[in-house]
Amino acid sequence: TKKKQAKKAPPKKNEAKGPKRKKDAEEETNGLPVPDLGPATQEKPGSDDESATEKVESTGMFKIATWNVAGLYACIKKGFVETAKTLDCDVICLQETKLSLKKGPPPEIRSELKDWKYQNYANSEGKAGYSGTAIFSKTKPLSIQRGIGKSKHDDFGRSCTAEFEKFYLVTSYVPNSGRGLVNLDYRTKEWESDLRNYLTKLNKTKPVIYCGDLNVAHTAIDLTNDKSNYNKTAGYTQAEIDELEKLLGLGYVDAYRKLYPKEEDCYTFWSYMGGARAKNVGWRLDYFLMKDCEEWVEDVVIHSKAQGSDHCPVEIKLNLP
Amino acid sequence: TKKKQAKKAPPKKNEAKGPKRKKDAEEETNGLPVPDLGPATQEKPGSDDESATEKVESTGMFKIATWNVAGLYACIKKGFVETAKTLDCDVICLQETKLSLKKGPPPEIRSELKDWKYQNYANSEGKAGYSGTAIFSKTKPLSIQRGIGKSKHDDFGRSCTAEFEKFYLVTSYVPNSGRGLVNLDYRTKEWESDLRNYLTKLNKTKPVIYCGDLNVAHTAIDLTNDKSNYNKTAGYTQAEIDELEKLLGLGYVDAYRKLYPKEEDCYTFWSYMGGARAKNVGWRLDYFLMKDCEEWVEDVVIHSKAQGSDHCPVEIKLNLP
DNA sequence: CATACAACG
DNA sequence: CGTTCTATG
Repeated sequence: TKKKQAKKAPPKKNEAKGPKRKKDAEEETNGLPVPDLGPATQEKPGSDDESATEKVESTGMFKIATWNVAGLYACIKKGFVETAKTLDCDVICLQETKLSLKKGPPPEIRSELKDWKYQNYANSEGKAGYSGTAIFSKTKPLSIQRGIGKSKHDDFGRSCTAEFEKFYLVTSYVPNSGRGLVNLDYRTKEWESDLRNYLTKLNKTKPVIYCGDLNVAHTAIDLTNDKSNYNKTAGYTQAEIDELEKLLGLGYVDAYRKLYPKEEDCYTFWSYMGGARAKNVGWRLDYFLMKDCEEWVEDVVIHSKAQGSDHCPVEIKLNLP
Repeated sequence: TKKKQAKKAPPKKNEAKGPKRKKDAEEETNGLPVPDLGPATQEKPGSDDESATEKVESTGMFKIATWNVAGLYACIKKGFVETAKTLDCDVICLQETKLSLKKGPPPEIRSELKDWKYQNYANSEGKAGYSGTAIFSKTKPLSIQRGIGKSKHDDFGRSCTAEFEKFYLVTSYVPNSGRGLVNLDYRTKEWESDLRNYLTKLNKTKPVIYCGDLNVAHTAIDLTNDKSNYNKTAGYTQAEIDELEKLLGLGYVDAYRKLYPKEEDCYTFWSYMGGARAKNVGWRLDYFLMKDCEEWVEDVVIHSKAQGSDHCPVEIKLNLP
């Protein structure tokens, strides 16, 4: 369905290495070339000369992974590359990359994950080594986006987006409400509504897949200690649950829970503290929410054995129409 | 020469564990009992019930080590305990312990270095995990002292003192003049004169041994790259050298250099950067300076193979009269 | 329990 | 190059 299009100019490789200024479009690639992709603006490049050998989004199987890596540098040391290759998804969405603009992405990402040549990073400019999201794709997105259009969130790289032919893919690292719920108001009263508005805007033109660390357990079966945490611990307060339900009320479908409505012990996060993971004392915080494309879902797999982070990867298998 | 003296009260063990307030005398022991030793004030306790089995300072061989450990917790992991036991000195002086009041000393110090039962810690209250000195002694000091009497220095635990029968032992972590020599003025114009005045005060009653990381290479043979560092790098500026020479002018004798006046490549510090230690690109920064007791020195040994820090231990062998 | 940065050397 | 702290989770 894509047409070949002659290139007007050779692709510019961004080879600068030093720290760069804010608000410079090129800077946001963190020294990584994003082949033929514009920066944060919406751009719809045609396919380039390499398109003959490129995997393009088409009909049939399409797999997406989401993984809060809790620091991409650390996760790399613990086998990120191998896990990513084993999952072999078309697209990998990451949260809490904790990449700083200064250091940029780990070199292994470029040297060993060449198949995922389209890489969209949203890093935290507001606080180095904090938060941060990324999308790696084998398929060339029609456009990419960093942020959701409000600097209060975007300055920390909480979201990024890739537009594909049939859907938008948005990944977020939802603000943690914090110890003592100090950020609960920011998260529920500012972030959540801004995020919903952003998704709604995208959804005007096509289906939306929203994934990532949503930092909330939906119901009692989504965490081990529901009673002791309810309204006490970040991630399981009614205010946070309410915001997730607003999203569900808009028609977003929790893909995993739809397929496995009663499944227990299906966690995606285990605290590092107290040997929680060995005891499977966990939380389901990482989701795929489907809007207008629920019927594409073939399966959702929680890769609970995959190491490298306090979260595990979650994979969705789609059958694109 | 010591007289037994009946104890008036059982020794109070300081067993508190939590963080404590400033200016509380007990606090400065960091939770460690300093058996029968008063806090920072001069106190001359007699021997106690354990004195029969105690090693006491007497005539003959007495060995002292000085070692900038560059973080006692880290050094412990790299073999501090074994090295300390192997050196088997009567007294061990440490610099850059980097102990915080909150964490206190590593438990291994108490559990595995029981022979050195008298432990005097001067920790940094001004900046957690910074600077800090300590003296561990098998022999019971007549008194101990933290600091040199000026809070601008003492708040960082730069010095501590143990008084023995025949001499005072003072150890310091001399302020590093810093990159770009930003602290050169503080170090040369404030610290050095205050320190000299302190030593002079002590020396009114007995000989003084001043040791530690003096953060200066005296002459060209005391560092590998003398020309490129002279007046550029902290530790080899004329201003710093001048201050050391003022001390020598007062009669303090550089024990190592006195014995080995022409010895080259006798370094006690090698930067972690650039593999300096493997190439023996180093500095002699750690000294024993003897005032009125130069004749006690039998030998000074630079234990350049001892690992665990970017400095190595230096040992002095005394023959006490 | 673990990651990242900053400060300091 | 390496240690420590702090913020954050």
